[in-house]
Amino acid sequence: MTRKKVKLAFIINDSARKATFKKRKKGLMKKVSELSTLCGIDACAIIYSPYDPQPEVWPAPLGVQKVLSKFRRMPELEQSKKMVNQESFLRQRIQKAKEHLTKQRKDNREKEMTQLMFQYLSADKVMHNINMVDLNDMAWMIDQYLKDINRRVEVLTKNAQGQPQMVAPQVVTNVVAKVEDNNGQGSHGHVLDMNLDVMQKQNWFMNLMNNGGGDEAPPMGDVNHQNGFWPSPFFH
Amino acid sequence: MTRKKVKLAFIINDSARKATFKKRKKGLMKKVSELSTLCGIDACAIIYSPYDPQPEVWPAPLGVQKVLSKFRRMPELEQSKKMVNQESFLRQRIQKAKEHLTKQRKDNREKEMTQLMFQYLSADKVMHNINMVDLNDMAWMIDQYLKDINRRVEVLTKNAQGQPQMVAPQVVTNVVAKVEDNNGQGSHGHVLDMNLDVMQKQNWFMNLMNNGGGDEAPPMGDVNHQNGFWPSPFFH
DNA sequence: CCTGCTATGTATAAAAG
DNA sequence: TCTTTTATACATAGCAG
Repeated sequence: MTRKKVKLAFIINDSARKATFKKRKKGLMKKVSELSTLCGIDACAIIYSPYDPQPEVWPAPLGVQKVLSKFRRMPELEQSKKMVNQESFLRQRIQKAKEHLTKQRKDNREKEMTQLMFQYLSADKVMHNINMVDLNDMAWMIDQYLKDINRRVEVLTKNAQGQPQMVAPQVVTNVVAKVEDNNGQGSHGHVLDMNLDVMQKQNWFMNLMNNGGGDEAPPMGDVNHQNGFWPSPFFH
Repeated sequence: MTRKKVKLAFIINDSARKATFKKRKKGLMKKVSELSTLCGIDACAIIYSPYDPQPEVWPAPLGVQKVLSKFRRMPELEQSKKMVNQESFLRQRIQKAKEHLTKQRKDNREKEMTQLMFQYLSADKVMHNINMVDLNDMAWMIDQYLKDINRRVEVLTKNAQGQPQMVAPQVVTNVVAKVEDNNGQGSHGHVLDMNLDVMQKQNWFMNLMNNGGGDEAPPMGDVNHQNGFWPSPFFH
């Protein structure tokens, strides 16, 4: 039931290695044949193993010979061009893994913020002890949500403009900055305070969110945060 | 979003073919490298295409040369032994597809019978117009279910034998044979009748069921069907 | 054309038999 | 050990930008 992610290293256990070899060899041969059929190209695969006295090849040996003769006809130097060698291949995979990690962190951060936001919305009283970084990130995310809502309202309004007297409600909100001090003994006001200076320093999260639903630049220097009101998206 | 099962034939559309080629080439190279790493064996893949001036290979060209020299060292005749050629490969895949079809038919038949059986069990009155083949198949399936139940009862009884006075209930049933004539004007009794002779001729379904939960031979000539009682599975 | 996303199909590790 | 089954991870077709 494939519980491990397969650690891409030599399989120590003999029987497991053999089992894996047989399965993967079969799968690989199938892939080669499919690629050849689907795209009408020449390809071959040759696999040596201690389990078979002769190498397994695809396609028929004559086809392999044909491909090989083409290959050997090339000068050594030419062969190195445009080829995927082990080192560059590994480099690519490492790079991809790093990108994946970054993306995961973004997703995680976004989920954390969403959860925090709903915790806040459902709390009877104001939540203390939210650190400034979280507060900033969450505020920016709320910004994005609100902008999205206004955008949708605008679209709906335009679609319904044939109907006179229709006035789209405008979503505005009031995200005011006031950050409590560390021991929670500060202000107990029920309004979230935000410190613009700190926020401007926190561009990490903004970068994070750029991939998500947002389609605009991060709110660096966006003065809307200061008065807490968004300008109407209408009539722009 | 991958809605079609990919019909394993040359892709006519040029751009689609190229896109598929690029994706699958990458996937294939990854598979080759994984196989080589996981199982510690020598393998190579060479792919020609109109998109790349040079063939794509894995691993580095020197590694390919190494594998190729091994390969060319073999006599032509030896090369043909143990190898997967295109024809045998296709044969294998056709055979596998046929087996899959047969298995699907078995599963479908079993589901039909189960549904029919529960329809019967939940009907207020006896159901007419069940044809003889269905009736036989269903009766045999019921047999299998009952045998399975008895087997489980036996296991439970053995597990509980430390407790004196414990008597396992024995599941018996009464599947008596009486098949209505085609126009449904025959007997209206509430007991399923079975014709042993006909049943013995219907070994198709028995073959079907042998792969499923059954672990015994088909009930060919099993006289238990005549009196409708199973001998106790205990003390065997 | 390429890049990225997501739903779906395929490959396969592990567990059962 | 091999085969079959099952659940999970991976590959990728089609689409959108």
